[in-house]
Parts: sequence; C-alpha cells; structure tokens
Amino acid sequence: MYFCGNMYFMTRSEENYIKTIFHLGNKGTRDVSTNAIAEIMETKPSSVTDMIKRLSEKGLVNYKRYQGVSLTSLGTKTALGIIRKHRLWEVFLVEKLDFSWDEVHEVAEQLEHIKSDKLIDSLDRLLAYPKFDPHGDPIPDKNGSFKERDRKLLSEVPVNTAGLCVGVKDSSTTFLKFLDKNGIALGNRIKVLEIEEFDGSLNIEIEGRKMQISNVIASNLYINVE
Amino acid sequence: MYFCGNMYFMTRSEENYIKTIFHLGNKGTRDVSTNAIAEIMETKPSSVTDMIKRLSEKGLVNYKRYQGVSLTSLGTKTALGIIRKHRLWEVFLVEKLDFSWDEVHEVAEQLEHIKSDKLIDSLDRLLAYPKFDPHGDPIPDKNGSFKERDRKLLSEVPVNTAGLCVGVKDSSTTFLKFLDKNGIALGNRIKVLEIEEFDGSLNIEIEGRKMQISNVIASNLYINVE
DNA sequence: ACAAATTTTTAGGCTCGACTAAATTCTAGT
DNA sequence: ACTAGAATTTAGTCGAGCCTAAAAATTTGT
Ligand SMILES: [Mn+2]
Ligand SMILES: [Mn+2]
Ligand SMILES: [Mn+2]
Ligand SMILES: [Mn+2]
Repeated sequence: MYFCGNMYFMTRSEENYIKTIFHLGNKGTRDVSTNAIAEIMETKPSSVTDMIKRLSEKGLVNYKRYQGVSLTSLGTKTALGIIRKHRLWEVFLVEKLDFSWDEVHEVAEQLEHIKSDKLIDSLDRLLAYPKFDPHGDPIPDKNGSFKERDRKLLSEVPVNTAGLCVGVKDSSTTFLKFLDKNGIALGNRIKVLEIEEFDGSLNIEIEGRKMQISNVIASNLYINVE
Repeated sequence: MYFCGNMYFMTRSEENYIKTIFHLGNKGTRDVSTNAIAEIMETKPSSVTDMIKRLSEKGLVNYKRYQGVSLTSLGTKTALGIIRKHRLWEVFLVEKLDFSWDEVHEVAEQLEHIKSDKLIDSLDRLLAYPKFDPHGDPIPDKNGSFKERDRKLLSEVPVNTAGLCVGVKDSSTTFLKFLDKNGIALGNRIKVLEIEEFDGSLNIEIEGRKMQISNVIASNLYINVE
C-alpha cells in the first residue's frame, strides 16, 4: 500500500477505468462487477481483470478476486477530479465555443485527461465557477465536493406536478437531438397535465405550449419539483 | 503508398516525431538525422529507427536506411496541423486563462494532440484568428499556410538599428522569466545604441529606458527592423 | 585508399493494455 | 446438496513504443 497523499501518474486507460467504476458504483449498492465494467468500456472481461489488478496495486480500488471491485477514497478522489474536468470542459465547449450539448461529450472525453491543475482552475474561473454541466450534471469543486440537485424523473411524478427541467438521464446524441427538435431544453418549465394509463405517455405543458411525450422520453428527463 | 486525401489515426508518439522532424528539417538543408531526432525526443536512436519505419509505412516520411529522413507532403501537412493547435492553445492559455508566456508550453504539448477539427476552428474564432503565438511564432491557418515574419536576431543588426521586439528564439522558461525580470516583452521598441567589441554585449534603449544586455540574450531576441 | 570513429540499424527484450481460449469459482435451480 | 450455467480469472499471445548490446554502413582523417 502506497502513501495516499501523493498522486501518481495515471495513464489515460487507468483514468477511464476509474471513472467507469465510479459511475457504476453510484448506481448499484453492491461492488462493481467485471462484466459491467467490460461492457461500458467495450473491452473483454479478462482485460478488466488485468487492469483491476494494476489499480489495486496502486491503491485506487479494493479488490478480492471473484468479489467485485470498489473505489478506495483515493480512487474516489481521482474519479471526481476527472469528472470535474470532463464537465468543466463541456461547459467551456458550449459557453465559449458554441458547441451544442450533443457535441461536447466526445471531445470532453479527450480533454478530461489533460494534466494541469492550473489549467482546470483557470478554466473554472473563466466559466465563473459553474455548478452544473450542459446536461444538468453537477460539477465537483476543487476538493471533489458537490451537491446532487434535488430532482425527479418526469415519469415518476404525479399529475399536476410542475417544475423546471434540470437534467437528462440519457446523454446520447440521438436523445439530445430529439429534445432539440421538439423544443425541449434545460431550464424549461414543465407541468404534467395528464398521464395516459395505456402506455404511460404524458401530456405536458412546456413553456406554455402543450405536447405529448412518450414514457421513454419522460423517464430520461429530470425535473426540479417546486 | 496510401491515398493521401484521407487522414489516418495518429498516436501521440507519432505526432511528436512528425513535429520534431518538421522543426529539425526547417533548420538544416540536409535530411534529418536519426541522432538529431533522438536527442530532441530524449529517446535512443534505435527507437527512432523503429518509429521512422512506421511513419514511412504510413506515407508520412521519406526514408532510405542510413540516409536520414524528410517529411512527405502529407507529413508536412500533418506537422503544420499539430503546430497550429499547439500555438493556438498557447494563445488561449495566455489570453483567456492568464497564463504567463513561460507556463504555456508544457500544457500546449498535451493539448496539441486533442482531435477535433471543430474544436480547433472554434478556438481560432474565439481568439479572433491570431497570427502569432505568445513567443512570436507564426500560427498556420486551417490550410497550413502562414507567413514567416520579417525579423532579425538583435545580435546581428548594426548599431543604431531600431525595431519592435517580435519574438524569442529560445522559449525556455528560464529565458522567458529572465526577460520578465528585466522588463523585456514582445512589442517593446528597441534601439541598439552601442555594441561592445570585447564581449559582444549591447547597449540598448528599450521603451525609452537604457540597459545593457549580453550577446547571449541578444542572440535570442528577434526584432522587426523598421 | 583505408583504418578509425561515428552513425545507424538490427536483434532481442520489456511493459502496457488489449485479445482468445481454457480453467476456475460462484450462483441458482432443482 | 448438487450441478448447470454464468461470471471471473489465468495462461498465453500480440502490437506499440521503448530499451541495451551488437552488427553494419557511412564518414572522416591521414
Ligand atoms: Mn459527457
Ligand atoms: Mn455531461
Ligand atoms: Mn510551445
Ligand atoms: Mn510558442
């Protein structure tokens, strides 16, 4: 076990694994499985096992063979640092370079690996310390702390609930482009008028306009219930 | 030989070799030597030979064993693209993130490898299409063309020559910090008052102020002779 | 011209991060 | 409690990009 105060050099691949383990770990309550990591990373389970051993060796994950993996506090801190960079770069791309919210993820995947504390702190300042990225996800501060916004999936609130659209669960290009096409954007005020028994579709009022959306759409939109 | 219209994926290492070969190729008239590349890249000559073979295979360099190496037109185009990115990022760091000119190079070495045409073109626009980087080096445009500014080393002009300081030959942190400390910056108006026979040091007038600088300093400063 | 010095390449090895195929361990269903 | 099936790990391979040591080609000096 290494001393945890210092940070070691991490390869791009190691960083991507740590980030994936963080995201998977926040979904379920159990330790993250090898297969789950392999699926997200689009690699084979055997490659995941190899990497987990390296990460374990560096004190970034807790690992017992066949028992799944979880991040150590150092691993968590590392993950939050990468996520901070990813989301700040996404804000930069949208705010300063006029990217649309469906174009930023791919480039941010590269930019998140740039190593320079001064760079990321200056970027944070340039952007006026944003708290959320273009998809409504919270941006950890320099110390890794952030507050998850109080929000609910639109598909899980009762009729007559109203609130601001504050995030998307699915950040895929196709979903985001769909939202663009239908004039749904973060910050829009949404009210649920009626929920269709038959297929779970919703009649909503959005920014004064009425429209119907499927349950699939509603279950990928977060609203900040008033 | 591959079709030259398409660009292949290039690794970070390949890009660094191409950039080094470009810079060395512009200094001398002969083909670039294996040892020269190894020295700049801080690798061993045998590693250079390996890489040159790969680059040759990809149509980026002309290579005959024992005869040195030169960039093909595809290689040159590639090099200019990387240099464009490097220098634009340096401008960004100085102009938007308040980096000083001695801090930008290291980070730009990482940023230059980010792959996104839209990113770099948007950055160019954000920066209002700068023609020179913080060290006075020209920034190639989207097509790789740029004009080398007409400039001379301060150590090579006769007494009474005056002009604007437009660049540095040595971009090392130590030299740039030295210039900061002595109040010498790009854009400053310099006039050579006297050249000391004994050691080649110069008495100059800079922005109205008189000072003496060694020949070593003068041979690393470019001025735009009026 | 030719031997010595220098440069460059080859040969063989190493680590990282992927892979396939096979073995092992865990888990669920009876 | 056993066993079929799923999940996971091990064993062995590969390419990229580096290394050292040794061989080969070129250049230099006389
Ligand atoms: Mn993203
Ligand atoms: Mn995002
Ligand atoms: Mn630079
Ligand atoms: Mn520069």
